[in-house]
Amino acid sequence: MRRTKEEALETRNRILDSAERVFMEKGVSNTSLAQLAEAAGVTRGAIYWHFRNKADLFDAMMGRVVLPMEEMAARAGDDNLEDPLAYVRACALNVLDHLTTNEQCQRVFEICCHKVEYVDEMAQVRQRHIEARNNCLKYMERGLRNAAKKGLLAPSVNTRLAAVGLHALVDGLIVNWVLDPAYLPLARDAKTLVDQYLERLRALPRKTALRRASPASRRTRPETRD
Amino acid sequence: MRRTKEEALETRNRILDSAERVFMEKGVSNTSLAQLAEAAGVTRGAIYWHFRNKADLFDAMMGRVVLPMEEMAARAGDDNLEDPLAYVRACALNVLDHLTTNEQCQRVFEICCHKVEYVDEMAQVRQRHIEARNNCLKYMERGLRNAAKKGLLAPSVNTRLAAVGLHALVDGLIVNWVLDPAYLPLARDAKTLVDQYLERLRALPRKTALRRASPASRRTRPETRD
DNA sequence: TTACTTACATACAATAATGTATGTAAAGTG
DNA sequence: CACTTTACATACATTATTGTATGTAAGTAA
Repeated sequence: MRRTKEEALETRNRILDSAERVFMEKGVSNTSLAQLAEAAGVTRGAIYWHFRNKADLFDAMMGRVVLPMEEMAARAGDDNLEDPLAYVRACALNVLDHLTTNEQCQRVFEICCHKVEYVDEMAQVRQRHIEARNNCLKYMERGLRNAAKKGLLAPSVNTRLAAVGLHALVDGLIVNWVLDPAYLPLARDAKTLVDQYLERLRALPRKTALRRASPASRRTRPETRD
Repeated sequence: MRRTKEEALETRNRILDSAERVFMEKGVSNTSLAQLAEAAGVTRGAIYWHFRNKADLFDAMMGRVVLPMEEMAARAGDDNLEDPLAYVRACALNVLDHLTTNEQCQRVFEICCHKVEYVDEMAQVRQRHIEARNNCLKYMERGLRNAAKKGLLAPSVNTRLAAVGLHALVDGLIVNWVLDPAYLPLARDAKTLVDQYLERLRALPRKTALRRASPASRRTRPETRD
């Protein structure tokens, strides 16, 4: 019966995998550890071995998805990027693209947006959420400040507000899309929405345009589907 | 012991009032009807008299705050508005202003954003949430279309995407601000953020400017704090 | 005044979830 | 090969919650 170390890791991942599905279906509070165990084909004993409690399990489940994103965001604050504005844009688009193409990402975002209550033991999770967001904002703003130094932004741009606005826009799109994907064809319109926002921030005499086709010109061809 | 009709209505409102506070503190799932009753100074019997169950109570609690907002949003689609764009702007700003000044609004938004799980009995509440949002979007888009007809918008503007973007921006600001008001001084910056977004949509030859000070000119004085 | 209904309070029955404690067989270690 | 530890499974005790059923005093209508 005793498993080898890698088998144990598989068990742990199986628990997290099925937790995603059960949480998605029944919500975190209304899911008992017994239900999680049954869905994963183990007993509660296995869960208590790998995790201290449900909040700890939830935290691990979130980490698998958000830690890579946090790493990506962190690099937006790198002072040596050639085109910081393009990287900020890539961050926003990558998150939205990943959301529309990766089912695990969809499940986890849906859970943390609409299937969990940030109270009691989850309060620490909430705090981590806040800190991750603040870090993300910090990096985005730093990226925008670096872009401003390179003359990529209009001089009147308040980088803090610009970062907050971009973040709120992306966050709002995520929350509403996971609530109901009929909300908008996100895979199709994400680029347009983000580019429209960023276009405002750009320096008017377009010295350094994005490498991709200009979103401004794309807006004049509303039939474009890509 | 038997109460008169208006006393009964007071009881009902007392239950909803204290539900706001208890839900806020402990989350909806982790709050028992016994705790709600105790907080309201009644027994569970009283709650079961006024509401079918916890979901029904939650729905009533939400309605007190969101129904007036839905009415306001509905008028943005009025085809006879003199300045539809100004009304759309006012809707966005009113919601954010109400949020920053009204504690009940803060509690209820915080609950429906981070202290409830939209599953099981709450699934119907989720559906109402989706429909309300879709209606809001519909009205906003209609308002923008009316603005476009009056030549208030740049001709290249896709009204659907513009409405979605504005809604996502405002929604993202709300969700993140209730999560942690240190996120940004929303009372101060709401106008700037919304106006920056709307400014993009405006027709370039500014025939009909907003009655308020032009946000574009404010952006050129970055030190302004109001 | 009678009769009915309202607006609750109280009591009951059944279930379910949590954490822990203990059991156990096999994997790892020297 | 003996010993320890790991990776779980099983069993237990406690406590909380839900819906309903029933009780009741006072309001309300005729």
